[in-house]
Amino acid sequence: MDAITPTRLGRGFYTRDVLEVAPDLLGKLVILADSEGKELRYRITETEAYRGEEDRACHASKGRTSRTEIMFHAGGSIYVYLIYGMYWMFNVVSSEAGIPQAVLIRALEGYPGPGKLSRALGIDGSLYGIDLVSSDRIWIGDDGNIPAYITAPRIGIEYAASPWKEKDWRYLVKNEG
DNA sequence: AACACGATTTCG
DNA sequence: GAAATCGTGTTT
Repeated sequence: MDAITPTRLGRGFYTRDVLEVAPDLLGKLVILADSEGKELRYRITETEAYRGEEDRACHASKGRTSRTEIMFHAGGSIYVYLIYGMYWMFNVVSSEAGIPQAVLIRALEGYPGPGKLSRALGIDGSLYGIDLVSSDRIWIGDDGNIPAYITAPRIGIEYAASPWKEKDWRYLVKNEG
């Protein structure tokens, strides 16, 4: 069994609409080095789409601020923020510049839960704004895995108005999560 | 300067 | 069901 060398996702993958990027990230590999420099790979099994200023569940619906700034840039950068004072949420920016969108990585194979996966991988605020297309610290690879998936409403956004809180913009690999 | 709250997790 | 815990946006 030869191990397949993953190909790094390029700019074009990320600059599409978040409703295409979020499901397409399922099965892809988050690749980074651990504290000893060893390369680690984690397969994405669950994502959620946050789509523009009109999406009341998206942080960018509050407008352009120091926190949401990166979402207004072209896709491919990392958006991370601290929630409840203790958990870092790992997001991937999508779309063209000027259209704020991001994909929340909700689960990796073996690491269900956005807060738990960040803790396991050591993801924190220092990753804010890092470009996944050019960074040598963290990137996303494709090894040809294209899993079947299901959709569902997003979690933890009850505060958002309709129709946004009812959108089926959560994507889960079938038989996982 | 003070306040309210959250794209979660864990414990009781 | 409720606490933990703090950066960010909003109000004073």
